[in-house]
Amino acid sequence: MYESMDKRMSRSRRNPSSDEEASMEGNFGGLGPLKKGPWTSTEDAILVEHVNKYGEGNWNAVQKHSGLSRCGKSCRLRWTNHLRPNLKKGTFSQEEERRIIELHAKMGNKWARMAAELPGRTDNEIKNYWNTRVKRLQRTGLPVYPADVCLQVLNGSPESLNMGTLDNPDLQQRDNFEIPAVEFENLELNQRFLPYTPMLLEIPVNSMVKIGTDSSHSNSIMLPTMHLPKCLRGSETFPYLNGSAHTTFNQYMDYACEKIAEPFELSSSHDQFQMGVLPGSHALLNDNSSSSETSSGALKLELPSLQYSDTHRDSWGTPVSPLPSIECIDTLIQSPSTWQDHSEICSPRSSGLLEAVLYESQSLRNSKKDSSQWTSDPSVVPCDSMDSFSLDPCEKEWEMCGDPNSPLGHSAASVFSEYTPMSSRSLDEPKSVEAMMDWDIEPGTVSQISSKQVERKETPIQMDVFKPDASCSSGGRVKDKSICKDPIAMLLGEDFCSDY
DNA sequence: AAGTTCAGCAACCGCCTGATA
DNA sequence: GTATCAGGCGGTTGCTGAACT
Repeated sequence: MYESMDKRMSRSRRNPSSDEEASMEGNFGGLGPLKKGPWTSTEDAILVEHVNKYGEGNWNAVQKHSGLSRCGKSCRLRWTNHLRPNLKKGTFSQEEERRIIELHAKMGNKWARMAAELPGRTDNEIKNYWNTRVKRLQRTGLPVYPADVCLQVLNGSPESLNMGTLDNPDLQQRDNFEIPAVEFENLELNQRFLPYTPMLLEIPVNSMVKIGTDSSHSNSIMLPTMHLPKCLRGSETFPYLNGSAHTTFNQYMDYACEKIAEPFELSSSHDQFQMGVLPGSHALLNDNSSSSETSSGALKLELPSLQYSDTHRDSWGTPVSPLPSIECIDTLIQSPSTWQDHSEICSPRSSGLLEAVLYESQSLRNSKKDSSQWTSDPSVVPCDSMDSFSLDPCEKEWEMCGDPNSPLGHSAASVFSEYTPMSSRSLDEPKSVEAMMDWDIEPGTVSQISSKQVERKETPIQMDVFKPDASCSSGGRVKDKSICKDPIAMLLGEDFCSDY
């Protein structure tokens, strides 16, 4: 379980050669400049002796008393991180990892406080672990927090209550989430175009957050937001899966890839999909796995990690896949039951983005059916109706009325961005929905929708999804929107769509 | 086999805070 | 009230070994 001490000691930096050590020790006496860099065993011994003699604290006195050419800070750090007794060394146990995730969800980057909750662990260790973990998850597109942890923290589970107050400011903010009333002032207008919007708006915010939790009964499965196959292929363990859950996940993966590939006449090969062979999908091609940016995103259960704003902001400069975003697939995967049972779509148990999207799609379809002015010819309707329904009229009407707000933007999109602080800094999440719906919303729309984000950061928000090439027609693939048709159908496949 | 990338880690840096003179 | 200092904390850097190409 623990990394062997041999391995640690073999690291030359931590254990300088005897020559190095000799030269370093020549720096003793406190007369020369303070030494920096790795500690030698001799220095360690001196420090330990000093602490045993004088106790902890008064670190600047170490230099005086022992002649160690180290600043007080360095001594304190060395002691607290490496020399003090009862330190646990080695890799974190699963229990510890779990605890760290919980604590971070609750506290944010309060490493020292987290360390206080983890006996034998130092803040530096925890910080390093977290940063490494976050990097890894980011790279694979996985959410930082498992869903159940989010729920636990947001809902205030007994455990998290025992941990004290919720100190993660972002989380607090989101816990008190409210959609500014001003964003609904033109709701009436919007309803003319999207009569289902109110229903969408009624979806409890919590259930948005709970995507993938309520319906993913097993092991709080949170799925990759991109590069799924690589996640699975790779040697990295999938942190939220084990045992049978993994099998189940693979089944979902197969199904998801099939469903993604079908409209594009692709095989369901994970590799093919991952490698970006999707015709015209330059976004996927560009989205190489080394990119830490989440280039697109539906709702991800990423709670505050305070280190991403800049990097994720960059992600807006990247092309957006013309395909339904992989996150959307994630969402679907996360709610496998909804694939099987339409009756559950609107059930409380499986509420969330999927339901919102499905509901929208369903409403669209119902509207299509009810509307006599729309042809029943499936080869014509979906795309055209989408265009006429959501693009031109809305766009024109919004322009005319000076109301740039997207109906959807009021609801899901804003909720998403509100609830996904880490990547929401980049406003990733909403775009997948709009992208799925193949909406062409003006850039101004977004800035108004996301007024909170705009206030939060001064950097102009760029949302590529609203760029001409960010919709279904991006990447030179298509102005031919017949390929896009109904995005939900595209996403789920006609089999499923015909059922609902 | 060589080069590149990645993961993990120790240590440093700068800022902040609280105590004390 | 303020200047100084010690300590704490979070962010970042840089190094190493391992894994990968």
